[in-house]
Amino acid sequence: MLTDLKENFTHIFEDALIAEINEVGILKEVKEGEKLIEIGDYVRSMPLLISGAVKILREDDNGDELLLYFLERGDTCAMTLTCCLGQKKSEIRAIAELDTTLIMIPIQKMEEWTGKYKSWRNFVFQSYHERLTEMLETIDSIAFFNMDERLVKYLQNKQKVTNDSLINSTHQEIAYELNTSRVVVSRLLKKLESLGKIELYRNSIKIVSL
Amino acid sequence: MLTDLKENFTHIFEDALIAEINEVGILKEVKEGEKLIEIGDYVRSMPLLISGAVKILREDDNGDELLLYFLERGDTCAMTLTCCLGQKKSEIRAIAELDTTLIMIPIQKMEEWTGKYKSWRNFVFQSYHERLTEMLETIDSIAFFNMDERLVKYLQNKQKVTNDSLINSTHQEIAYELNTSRVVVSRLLKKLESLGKIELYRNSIKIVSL
DNA sequence: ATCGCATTGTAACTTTTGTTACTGTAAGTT
DNA sequence: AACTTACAGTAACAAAAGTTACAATGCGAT
Repeated sequence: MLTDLKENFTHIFEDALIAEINEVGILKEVKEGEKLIEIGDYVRSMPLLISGAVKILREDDNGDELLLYFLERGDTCAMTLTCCLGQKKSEIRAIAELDTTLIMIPIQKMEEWTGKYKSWRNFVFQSYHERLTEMLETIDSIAFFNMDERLVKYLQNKQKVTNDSLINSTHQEIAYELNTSRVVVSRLLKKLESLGKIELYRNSIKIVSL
Repeated sequence: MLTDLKENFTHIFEDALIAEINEVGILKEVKEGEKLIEIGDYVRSMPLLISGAVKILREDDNGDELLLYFLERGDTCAMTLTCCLGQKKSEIRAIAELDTTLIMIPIQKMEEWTGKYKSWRNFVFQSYHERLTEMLETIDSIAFFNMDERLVKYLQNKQKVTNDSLINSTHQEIAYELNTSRVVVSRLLKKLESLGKIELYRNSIKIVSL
């Protein structure tokens, strides 16, 4: 774990903090598709993402979903941060997008470290900023863009996060994450294919040029 | 200013911090409609809201607007917080919704106080949490609700913030904040009126029962 | 009062998105 | 091979939202 930590966080955290994280943090590995947290769960520890990717989803009362953003290497979950401090329930669902490695920090350390380590404070504030910015981008997408543009953004984003131009998703899965219907996604994907921007296969989409 | 501070923040901040705020903070009064910050501006100080209300707006490249949320008494602007720390430009526009009183804190104090005062840290984290929560609610609205429901939420919110069941807005103004067109707003308002939920006047809307 | 302008009401139409229903097809199972 | 099931394609239609155009009205300025 120490190696993971040094590789990913040395430039951010001072040695003393790295040592503390190494002492109290618990290494956790999750497989693609595994659920990390569910809406309504109480949060007991804070994740530091070492490798992989986690998608953060919002759901309404009818069970309609919406993808908010992805967490990647070096990220932490801002929602978790506040939940920890306030003893509040999770407002979101987190699912591993890829096989993912995390270090789980007990929430008691949060308060302690924010007082003790300047680098920790900066990390936490930086995380908040990034998450707020991603939320803003999500708002921009759904408020200012039509579904065809949102779909393109979605595919680009997915490509970036998985680092793979072959996206292994069904149209239905994409529809869930964009909170629309399968038929609409199929329709728009077909249009993108006819423009030569993607190629459609069963259970996967090849991105050619978006 | 000391009086304002004590009235609004004593239960949150310790005396030493109140004293510091009183020393370095600058009292600022803005009239309804006055702009506090524009997209792209650099942020030099952090506002503590003593009274009144401030609306936070997002805008896209075409100049289309969207109301994100309101700041009220005791709030601060989370976007500003991160902007201060990162020396980044503002992603949002802030306009006084009512006549508003603020205390402006120089950004240098931010870093200092987060290390020094536990109550300040808690306040900052609490603010982040509230703002993230409000952003989530905004996302819920635009992702999961139709325009008629969004309009109702908007009116309810406006009533709450201004503490007045008479809303002084034109249909065009509402349309801007919901990022739709005036015709759509007029149509939906008329429907609400025919249901006896509101009464329409020139330049104002009386909320009867929503 | 008359003018001019902002605001509101409304009809007619288009575009976008969502829904229903049905077909075809790939791929695994028996 | 026949069967089953999940996935994808597509047409036809419905609903929601946006657009254009124009009329009516309130209200302040002259």
